[in-house]
Amino acid sequence: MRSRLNVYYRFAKEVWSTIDMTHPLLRKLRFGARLTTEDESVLMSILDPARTVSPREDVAEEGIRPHALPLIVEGWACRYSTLANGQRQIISLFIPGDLCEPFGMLPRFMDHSVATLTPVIMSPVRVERLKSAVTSSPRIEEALWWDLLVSTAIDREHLVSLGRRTATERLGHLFCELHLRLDMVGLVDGMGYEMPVTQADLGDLLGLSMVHVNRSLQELRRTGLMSLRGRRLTINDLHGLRELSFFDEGYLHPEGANA
Amino acid sequence: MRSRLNVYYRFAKEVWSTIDMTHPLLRKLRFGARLTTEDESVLMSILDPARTVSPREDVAEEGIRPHALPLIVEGWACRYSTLANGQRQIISLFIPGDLCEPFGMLPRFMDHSVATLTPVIMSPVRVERLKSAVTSSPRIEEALWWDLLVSTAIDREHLVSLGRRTATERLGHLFCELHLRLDMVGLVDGMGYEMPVTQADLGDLLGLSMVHVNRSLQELRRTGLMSLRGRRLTINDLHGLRELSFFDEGYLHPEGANA
DNA sequence: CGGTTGCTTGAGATCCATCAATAGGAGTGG
DNA sequence: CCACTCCTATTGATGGATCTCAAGCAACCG
Repeated sequence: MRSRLNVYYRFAKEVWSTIDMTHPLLRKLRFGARLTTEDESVLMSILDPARTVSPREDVAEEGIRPHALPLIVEGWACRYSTLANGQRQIISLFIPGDLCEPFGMLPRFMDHSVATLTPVIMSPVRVERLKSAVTSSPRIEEALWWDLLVSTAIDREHLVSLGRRTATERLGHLFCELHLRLDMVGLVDGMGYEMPVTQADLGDLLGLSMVHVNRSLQELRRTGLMSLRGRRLTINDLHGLRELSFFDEGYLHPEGANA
Repeated sequence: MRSRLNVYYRFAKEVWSTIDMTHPLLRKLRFGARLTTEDESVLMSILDPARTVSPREDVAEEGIRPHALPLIVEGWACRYSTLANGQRQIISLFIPGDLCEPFGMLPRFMDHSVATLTPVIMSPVRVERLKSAVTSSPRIEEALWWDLLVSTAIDREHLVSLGRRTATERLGHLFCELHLRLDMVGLVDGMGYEMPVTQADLGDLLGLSMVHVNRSLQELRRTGLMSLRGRRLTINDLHGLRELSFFDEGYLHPEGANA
């Protein structure tokens, strides 16, 4: 069954109509700019060889000097930070196609850490190569700025959730957002998707205790709008879930940066 | 009395030793790159004429198509977002020297709003001019990427506060951060500074109710580490306040991006 | 099988929100 | 100079959302 989000198919439909092995980075960036075939092969050529990382492993630790941006090809990862009292806060969630650091700004040392949540296949991208790709094509530049725009907007909306949404609203909002993001890279089937994040990690992501995550998920299940069973998330009423959690897709800028 | 944060004086001390009318943007960017006199006049030349904005006025409303980045010269402003149920969350706080949007990524429409908190003098910067300044000098490019790095790190640390810090910790952390940021642009005298944000706005910033902000401020006052009276914030024990609120200055990258 | 990891449930405590009222201070007009 | 208003800060009382502690259960895996 095809997803209903036809608005996103503008640039990508000719590819999506067949089985598609396109790299998730390209899938996503096609929403940000009208990449040519040439642009896409440039982007593919600058990736370092993919490597596999086990679940719950640090990809970049706080304090180190990073040399390349981790790009997720398969699996889920996160950016997190740990307080002096041991509490962990997950700042961003990364899915296939995501660059784990903003392109163009590698600091002298990491002020946070990046870790995998599931088994992950990732290709590091060296900054110099990314920057030369940017200068080689205005469409690549546009696409990468769009990606940066969207990922900062995602973080901001996350901040709004922590500040002003209740536990069930936070969960509902997260699942609405993931529905769109995963759909962009072809990982939604029907109205559901694989959601391999544990309840403890959801707690660290949403600023809640694991116990409360569990109870709030039960409450969401009781509303009938959605349910999370095992690693499978099912949305029964997308519109209702969006209303419940004050979700407005605008911040994901599906129209492209300068469209 | 000079501030104690001598680490920051590396690039700027020749200027700070005299009364200094330097534009706050330059003051701040000097921490990010070794700007030449030429670079600084390029930066000054791309600013549109300054204009005055009243307190509590929107500078850029959600939904509009922005054409220039607001740059704060004097006064305080914020980025905020409003939920469908009317709740407001302040996402970022802007002080003199701050660009209210990341350089390089102007979207088709604003997914949030920018508003003043006090009377503000601001100079809009048009994106084309900023981009041409970036290509004209690698030091300007470095400085602006550093600024973007720092401002996203500030937002992330804010997110950590909302997720994992208690009310008093959030307030303490905010005041430690502001102490550093204001010091960079010369707005700290002794161990205190002017802090014109109302308690209601602090609530919207930190995800708390106004009442609880008030009580938590009283608790901080009782600790003796700091106090907020009128519009004046006084820090009596910076080290203690940092410990209390798990503040680690690393995320503000005072060493520059590529130092 | 025993160990591990993730999920679930109950009970009690805590942090923080809400509601409601009061007080102070700055500006304004008479 | 006073009366008035608005905005901000303060205080008390109560309830609710969420946390912590603690225990049990289910699935998986070597």
